[in-house]
Amino acid sequence: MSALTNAIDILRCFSTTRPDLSFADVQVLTGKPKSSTSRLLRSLRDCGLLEQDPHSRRYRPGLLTFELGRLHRAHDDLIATAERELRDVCARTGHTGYIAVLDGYQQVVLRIVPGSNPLRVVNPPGQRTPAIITSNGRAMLARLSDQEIRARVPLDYPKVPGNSPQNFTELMARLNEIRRSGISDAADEAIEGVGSQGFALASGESGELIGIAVSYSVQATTELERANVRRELGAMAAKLRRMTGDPLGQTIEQLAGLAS
Amino acid sequence: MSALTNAIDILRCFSTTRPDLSFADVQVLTGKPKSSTSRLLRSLRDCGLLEQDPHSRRYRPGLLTFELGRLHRAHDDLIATAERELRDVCARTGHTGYIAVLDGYQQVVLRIVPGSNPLRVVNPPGQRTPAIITSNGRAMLARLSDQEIRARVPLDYPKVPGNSPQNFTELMARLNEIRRSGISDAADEAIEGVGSQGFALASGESGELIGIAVSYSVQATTELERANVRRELGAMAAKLRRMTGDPLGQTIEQLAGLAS
DNA sequence: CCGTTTGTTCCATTTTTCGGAACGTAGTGC
DNA sequence: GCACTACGTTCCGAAAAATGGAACAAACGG
Repeated sequence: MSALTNAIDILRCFSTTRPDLSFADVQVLTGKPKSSTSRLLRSLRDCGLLEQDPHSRRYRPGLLTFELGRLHRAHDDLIATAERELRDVCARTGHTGYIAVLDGYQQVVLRIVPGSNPLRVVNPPGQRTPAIITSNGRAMLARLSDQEIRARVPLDYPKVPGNSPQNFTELMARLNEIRRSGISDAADEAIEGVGSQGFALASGESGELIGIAVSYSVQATTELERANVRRELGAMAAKLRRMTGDPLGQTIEQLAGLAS
Repeated sequence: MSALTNAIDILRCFSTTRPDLSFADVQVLTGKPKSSTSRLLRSLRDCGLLEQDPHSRRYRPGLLTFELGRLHRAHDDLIATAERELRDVCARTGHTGYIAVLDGYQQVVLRIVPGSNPLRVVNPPGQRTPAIITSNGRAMLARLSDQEIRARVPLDYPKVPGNSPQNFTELMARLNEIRRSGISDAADEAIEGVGSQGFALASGESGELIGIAVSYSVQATTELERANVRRELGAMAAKLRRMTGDPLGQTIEQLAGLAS
């Protein structure tokens, strides 16, 4: 286990629910001896990857991560294109739009398009959620080969909300349904009372895969309205697939071979 | 030189002007042998700090930096407070506001408040600029002790625009002027035709130091308007200094001792 | 003043890293 | 078809760094 690996393990302890950590927190979360934790935290702080609050002595991601994180946005083409289209749809429907990517079996929110409806934005950019309990998460999974999916989902299937697939078999059934229809949906899963519909978009040339979704309050929308969202998404998906050369039908590995 | 140091050296090669790099770019910029570069890039990619475009094979900051960069924003109190006040001033004056921090002898833009005037935002968040050629950069430097300043400015004084201090003596004269007046200004320095005024704000309890500035087109503003900006900034500075317990008059080292 | 919590430093051992050189692998010109 | 070059990866012994247990230090609480 290299020094870099250990450093990354520390960095991965930080999340939206734990934006800053004390020495002890890090030690518990990583399970490393005190001496190693001490040395690593100092290194990470000295190099700018972490900052330490002089008062509370707690650690948080540093200036360098801020700078690099901004640069990550440059990675555009596919995302920017999708975001433009998503803005149109959100403006028309009033709902909130999300763009996310897959990382392991989790999805990470990259962009948000706030809607005009009074549903609060609940997943800020950077938020991680198990892909199996969101509409665009499942949409992305559905684009992978069955063996890739099996490799990503933890062996002991995680505890999920009632409306989500409760085991691997149910998950695969749901993914196959998505593969047929091209659109994925969810209701009352990650968040009580919130529903969403989404689809996955792959880039023909880069092999990237992103999920695009629109979310809304289940109570505050009618069946008719949700059908309209579905139409909008279908149209957006068709348009984006043409624009990006999405080779629908092939799994992502067949294209690029670069598993994340 | 540890593995982490080398990794950081690679990460620091990325910037707004160079958001992605090829293998060769990295090798030239770091001056390391090919084998080391190869191994390190692979490690960084595997751990998520970098991504590699499957097509162009170029590297860019990865998903992990995006996530951590978002978390850096949580580091708020001082910045959020300042941003709120800055928004008010920008709304009243129509100019663009900046909040930045010092890193070595450079400043890094943290927040931008776009104004209503048609001056384009030229420094996106994450942008690095030598602190000696900006108004808030100099304002922050002026809050350090003379020896700290000397330690930060490179020994061979950098080549700077005509209106900026041309050598260390001129710089110190300018900083002393800022120390007297509390407000710093710049015109036609970092960007042709753009002027700005700013000040530095320190937090009494955390010892943090940030720079706050308002920038405008020199041609499109009158002397009277700039005097108004100065009044606005003076008022904002006074208010913020009360709110944050800024111990004006002391250098930052005397407070916290934590040099970045 | 002693026990606890919290974090740092020491140091011998183990593990990585380092970097020169050899080894692929395309692409390019002739 | 063949040398030539640009670009990158893998190998391997020497050298350097990480590791973690234990001693040490500092702050806190009672």
